[in-house]
Amino acid sequence: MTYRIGELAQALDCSVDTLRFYEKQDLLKASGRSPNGYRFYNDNARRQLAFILRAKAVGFSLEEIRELLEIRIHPAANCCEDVKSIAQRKLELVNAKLQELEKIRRALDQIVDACVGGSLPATECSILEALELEALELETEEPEA
Amino acid sequence: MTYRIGELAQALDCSVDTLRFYEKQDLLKASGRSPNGYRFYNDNARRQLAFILRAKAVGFSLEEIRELLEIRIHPAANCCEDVKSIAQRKLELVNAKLQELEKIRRALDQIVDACVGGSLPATECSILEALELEALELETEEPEA
DNA sequence: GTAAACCTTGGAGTTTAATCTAAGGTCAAG
DNA sequence: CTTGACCTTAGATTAAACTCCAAGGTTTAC
Ligand SMILES: [Zn+2]
Ligand SMILES: [Zn+2]
Ligand SMILES: [Zn+2]
Ligand SMILES: [Zn+2]
Repeated sequence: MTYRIGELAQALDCSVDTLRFYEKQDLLKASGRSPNGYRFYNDNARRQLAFILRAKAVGFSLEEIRELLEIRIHPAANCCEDVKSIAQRKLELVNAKLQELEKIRRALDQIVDACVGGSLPATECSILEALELEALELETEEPEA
Repeated sequence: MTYRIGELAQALDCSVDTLRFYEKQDLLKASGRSPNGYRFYNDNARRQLAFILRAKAVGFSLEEIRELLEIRIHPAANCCEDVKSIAQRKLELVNAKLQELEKIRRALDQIVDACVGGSLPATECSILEALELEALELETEEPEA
């Protein structure tokens, strides 16, 4: 498949301005130009854009995303020094984000549950209190997994 | 515990300017003022700030964080209409973020693994390719869980 | 052949989230 | 009783990430 800029923007729900901006920022270059000068994009570019948008949605800056995209294993070369340590640092960052999100998810879960059945004590009412409660439960209900 | 603005900022690794800015944005008010006019914060405020910083780190805007903080169950009142639907929408958002992050984590995992043992085919080299590969594996290795 | 709907560039403007500056008050140490 | 490290306010400035605009070229549709 190939897309013109507007088609790709529509397909992945962003603006054409954003695509031109990402090009300037060296995040996503067009796969080529048509004879008339229009940019075109292939499925590879589409996947890259999808990745950029996902990474952005979970709190990576464009600079960090650029770093993620630069992580490449080159089987012959000396990738294990540089690439692996960068990938590992990013992996730690991602794992930390996953843990924070898990906490927020469990707190929201509790709030939604409480709104249905009233299983939370009546005095607990905010997301902060749900987080506190959850922390207590993790401490007392699972003394040692 | 109570903290002056500088102490709280140092404890949670942000700037005093950020704390004053969050106050203006109605995200975090000081627990009170000392006779000399200085702000002070208690552990409750500290927890709220910790939540704000965590939520920010996983890609919530300050506006979204304000909405998260406003989610409150009031056991007597009509919370199940408004609160529950807001909490559910946020929960869906959080789950979506979790899925994106999981994908990125698995791709980074594969890259780190490949850098150690060379378990990835030598032609696979970028985070995008790791994502592709992972998608294929999920399709073929688990035809029906 | 001309209007509508695309696309091009360069550059200006906006929003979000801080971050900094200026002018000054508070307080403990020496 | 002054120096230094805090704190106060209001307002200006910055950086990141878009978003919009002007002036114009290209394609399809009637
Ligand atoms: Zn309810
Ligand atoms: Zn309440
Ligand atoms: Zn390697
Ligand atoms: Zn390669």
